[in-house]
Amino acid sequence: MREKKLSRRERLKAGYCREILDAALELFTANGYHNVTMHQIAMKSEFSIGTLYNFFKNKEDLYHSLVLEKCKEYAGMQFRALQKDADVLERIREFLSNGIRFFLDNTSLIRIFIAETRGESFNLRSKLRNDARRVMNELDEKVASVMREGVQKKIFRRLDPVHLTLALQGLSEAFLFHWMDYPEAFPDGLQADMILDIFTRGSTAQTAAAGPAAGRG
Amino acid sequence: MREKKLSRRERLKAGYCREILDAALELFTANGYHNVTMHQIAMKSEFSIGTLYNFFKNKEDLYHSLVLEKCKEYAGMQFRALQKDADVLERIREFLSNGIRFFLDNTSLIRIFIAETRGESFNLRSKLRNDARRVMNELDEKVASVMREGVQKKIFRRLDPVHLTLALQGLSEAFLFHWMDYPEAFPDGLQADMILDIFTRGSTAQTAAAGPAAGRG
DNA sequence: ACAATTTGTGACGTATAGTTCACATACTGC
DNA sequence: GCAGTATGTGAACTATACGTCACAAATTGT
Repeated sequence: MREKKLSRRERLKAGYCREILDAALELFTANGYHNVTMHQIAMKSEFSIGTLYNFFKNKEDLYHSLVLEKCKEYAGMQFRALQKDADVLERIREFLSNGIRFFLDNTSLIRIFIAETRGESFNLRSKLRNDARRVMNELDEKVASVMREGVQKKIFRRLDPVHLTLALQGLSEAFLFHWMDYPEAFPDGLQADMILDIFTRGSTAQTAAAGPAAGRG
Repeated sequence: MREKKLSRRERLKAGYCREILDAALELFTANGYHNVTMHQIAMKSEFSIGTLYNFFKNKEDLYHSLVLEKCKEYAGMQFRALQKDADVLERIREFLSNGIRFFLDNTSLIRIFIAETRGESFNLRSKLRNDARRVMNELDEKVASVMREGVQKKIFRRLDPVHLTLALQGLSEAFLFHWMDYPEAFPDGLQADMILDIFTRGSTAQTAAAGPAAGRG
């Protein structure tokens, strides 16, 4: 039975909310938080200013809802990928290609993610750290648990799972950003395998070990 | 002969400029561009608003000067490190520890760098992309040239030098940010060797090759 | 069909912050 | 010491943008 006893009115309202969020997302990704006005969002979503404030407490709340929603969408997808019953490396590969696809679909959304997790949105951080960031941290922990499994199964070297997680994320971010700035540098598109290859095998030729430099203090 | 024929007045002026920039840097790194007012900068630097505008065209120009200066400082240092007459891996190791030290000294400056190169400072990007970013791009090319040398000398595998550069940067950024958020996760401090180790050797155990996953499409 | 209630509207209030400019002050050469 | 220039000052101007609220429109129940 339909537990979601949403009246027509409520469904309409939800739809309005969607439209506002979608309009806002486009504007925010294109211009950044501080360079988007509530008037612009009102214009684009074809509602009046007042209506925006019927749906969201204020601008920050709107932005916050937006980021949280996208974070949950991303984290949910990645969580399921890492949960699967497959080889460790296979799960990581899917994690990578999922991430690439997600940011390819939500193109410049990644700028907002970065702005939120690393950037200078200082005013907002306080709230976002406690919501969106919590979601992302949970995901990080899940990744780390897969890494730990990889270490236990001797697939990975005896490295801190958190470090492995950082490495994977750092690599993908760097490639994603470079791809965003110079798409022509990747004629075949951004491939998960390319990143996974560097992540797993590293940079050095397998015969020549990296002993000398790594052994220094 | 003193080519720098700076009058006492001019030296004074330069000193004033320094004080303003230093005050602004502290504020910007602590609060981000949009959350710092010219009034605050005036207060902290102990000058009047009007004086700021005698030195800088406007707020953006001030910020721009600041970032450009720091970029040049960073890039100059790293350029010299990469220029040295040493082993490829040794130069990269110095590049890494330089970077760590620089961001350790200029602690939260890295947030601004990231905000500039990746983040949401959309208004500013136009100008900064053409100055600060040019400096950073030159540095990237220098790093890539060292990577190319490494490939030629068979120290690295036959990988695109640009990809190697991206990998190195991605790794260091990820570790730096994690260190900033969770310094306790690195009881011995952030070591260049730790990053270099992952960069060179990758994640997988050397015996078990990463064949299966990397070979997939 | 009409009243009651809920929802949508956008002009306006208010606050903030970047920038200017007329004036004060300090310095320079005579 | 004094005219002339350069520099420093901060109150005031202006622009912008968030958020409100009295009113309008639409919807619901009777």
